[in-house]
Amino acid sequence: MKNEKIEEILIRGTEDIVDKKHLKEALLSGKKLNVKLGIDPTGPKIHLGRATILLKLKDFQDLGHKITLIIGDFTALIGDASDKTAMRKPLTSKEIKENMKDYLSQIGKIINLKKVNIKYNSEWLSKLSIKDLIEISMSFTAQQMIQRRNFKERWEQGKEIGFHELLYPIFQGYDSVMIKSDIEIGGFDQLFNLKTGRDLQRLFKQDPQDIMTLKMIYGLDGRKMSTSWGNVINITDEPKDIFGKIMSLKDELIFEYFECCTRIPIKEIEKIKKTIKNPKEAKKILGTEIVKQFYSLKEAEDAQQYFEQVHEKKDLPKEIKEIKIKEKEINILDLLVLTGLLKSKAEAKRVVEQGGIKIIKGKEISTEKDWKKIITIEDMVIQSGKRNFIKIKKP
RNA sequence: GGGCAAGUACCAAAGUAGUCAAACGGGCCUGACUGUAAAUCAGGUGGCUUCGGCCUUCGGGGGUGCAAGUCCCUCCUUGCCCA
Repeated sequence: MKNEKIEEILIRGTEDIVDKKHLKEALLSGKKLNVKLGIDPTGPKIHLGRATILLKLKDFQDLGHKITLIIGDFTALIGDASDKTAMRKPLTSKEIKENMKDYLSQIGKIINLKKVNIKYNSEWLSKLSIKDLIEISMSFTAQQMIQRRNFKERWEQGKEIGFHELLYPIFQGYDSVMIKSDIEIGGFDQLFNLKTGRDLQRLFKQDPQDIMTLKMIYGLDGRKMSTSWGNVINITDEPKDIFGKIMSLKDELIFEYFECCTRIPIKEIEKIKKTIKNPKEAKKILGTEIVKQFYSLKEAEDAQQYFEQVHEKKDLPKEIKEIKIKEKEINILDLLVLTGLLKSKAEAKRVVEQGGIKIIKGKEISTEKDWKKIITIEDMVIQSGKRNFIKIKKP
């Protein structure tokens, strides 16, 4: 059983492992490993792509290994260049603090923070002397640092590469030395930085850490996951939004998501793949599972129920927010803004003209297209678009 | 230190005096269709309005002019090049 889990930890969602044989042996030996993850305290929201790494960390935690989170408060002054093609703005320490508060509560949705060792790398990096830095950097060459893909690109395009940026991998690697990590995990683009950790540990006469990079998962529409594309699921999204977004996932990506973003056993996933004909059903399982991971089974089931009710049956959801209106009669535009369904009267006018407003009184449903209409307030439900509802009550 | 560019709506990016509330694209919203909040197609996307219009917006401030993203001055910010 345990061996099976070890086998799975090595293959599930992984892109690259160095040194795979060594890591497998270490895991089988029963020794408690010190598993490192560097957190860059820049983005305030954790999305599903980032969560795959946390899930992997949880796997290690479940096997009884020790997790060390390194919060890169010092390295944030530099900004990691791995996923960037341009130089990054450094963060202020105030920004870092604010980001981290939020970060940890999000991380806590996935891994057990009580069992995690949290370190800020300013603890040792701020004490590093110039002499130390010179000694450490002697074991690297400028060519080595520049050859990594995105620096190379920038170099060739004549774009700026900050001198300090070249130091980033060294600092990240030094973190590994300081905590004597046995293994470090990272995203697919972290390979270079993680390898530097191995080099430095050798320099400091430690056993080099094994490294594991994870597959990149694509955004909902199949493009690269990016907040500005709007194809991202944040783990703090509302359950019904997570579920809904999964339902809109490109079909080709369903099983990648199963592999990387859930911990449904591989065998079971294979079974789902074989038995389920309609991709929609597979997505429902996926959506429920993902919501469950970040919330609870109950909330996951509710989210699914909501989806089926509203989008499949085109019915009203079970629970609708209620609002009391004092006026006896009111213009429809004012009503829409008052209830908070729409932000401005101009927007309300547009949506009304486009046929996006439905008024539901019992079984009677009417689409209201006249924006000058005066509505008599009585108990009813107003629907704006496909999925916004509000219940109107007389006082 | 010297030279040169650029800062436009949620993002990105056109526009170099009137026809600019500002092209195209992304995002977002609405509709049709659909297994789906997919794809595709169509429309929309500053605010207020007595639906005639009115008001605010193109880095900040100041000017010219009947009229300014559009010209001038100044400040701020960012990027590139030379030293």
